Amino acid sequence: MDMKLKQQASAITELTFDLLRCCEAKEKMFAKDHGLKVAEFRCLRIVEAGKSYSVQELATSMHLSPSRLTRIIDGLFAEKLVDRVQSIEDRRFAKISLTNKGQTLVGKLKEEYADLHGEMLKDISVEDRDKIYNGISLMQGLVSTWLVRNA
Amino acid sequence: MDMKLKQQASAITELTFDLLRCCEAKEKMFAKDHGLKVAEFRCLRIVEAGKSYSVQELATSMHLSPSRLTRIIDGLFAEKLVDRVQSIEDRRFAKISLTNKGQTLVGKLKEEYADLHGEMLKDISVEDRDKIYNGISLMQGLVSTWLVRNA
DNA sequence: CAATTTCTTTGCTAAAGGCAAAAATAGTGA
DNA sequence: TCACTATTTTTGCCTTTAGCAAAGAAATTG
Repeated sequence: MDMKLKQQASAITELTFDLLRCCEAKEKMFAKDHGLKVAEFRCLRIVEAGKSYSVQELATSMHLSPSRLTRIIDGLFAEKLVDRVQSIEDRRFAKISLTNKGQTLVGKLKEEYADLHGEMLKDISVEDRDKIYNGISLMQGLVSTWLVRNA
Repeated sequence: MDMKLKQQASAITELTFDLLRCCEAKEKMFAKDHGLKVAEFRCLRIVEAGKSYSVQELATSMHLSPSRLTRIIDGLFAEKLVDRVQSIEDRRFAKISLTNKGQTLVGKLKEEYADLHGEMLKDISVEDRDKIYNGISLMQGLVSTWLVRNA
């Protein structure tokens, strides 16, 4: 058994766990400050202006069930942030897209959420920021691949 | 305005967001596979054998409210995984600690959760694992500090 | 010893999320 | 064509997660 791997895995497990708790708290604060539910913020953050998505696509990329997504979209629709139209090619599909109001909000959201991270990152060196990027990028790839294989 | 910072912040924002979703899915799967609620797993994972904790300590380190913690502990207590005794020095405080059954379970949980990460990390180089560690460590520190200042 | 503070719990409510069945549509084989 | 199957989304119902405000219990302080 690879002792070095075991030790590195333990350390990374611990760190990732802590990072997760902090980032969840951060997301919750941010969503609340913008009058959104966390689920709504998370959903809005992944829809790009001009594109349209099926319920299933959104569910998959958010790692949630389709039924959960229906409810989240209900909320966004009620606030007139997204449109929901039946696909013409296959009328079983919904086509979810941002309204103008939604696009404006999402633009602001992305801008300000990046600013928040900019605030955190502003006092460290460009090199350290790259280290963060590279480390998280590697980790994200691994977890993502693992999930596909084990879900 | 620092263009480089802005760009790095955007990239890190995006990545962190994705990592978060994946890690939540991973935690959910792991907890379910071990017959635990996610909140219970998260709680158990931070209590060390032999130590005792107040409700507030646990709430703070989990970024949750004390009342939420009372409920989580209720569940763990019902399963005889933790003991809950009144502190003798100051009887307002609860002293939460692992039972023998709890210690056994937590040991197994930590072992297997680290193994899961070991599985993910086993095919990359020691250097890349260090990059992950360093990157996440830096990020965790930043988010944690930011939270303290902005909560 | 009354008033205040601190820690935990309780009651209540909202938000997050999934499962199973229903509804609607598309495709397919006889 | 029509019955059957498969797919996509929605609905009903339930569980889990979480916080707030008030109550309860104990300590501290004037």
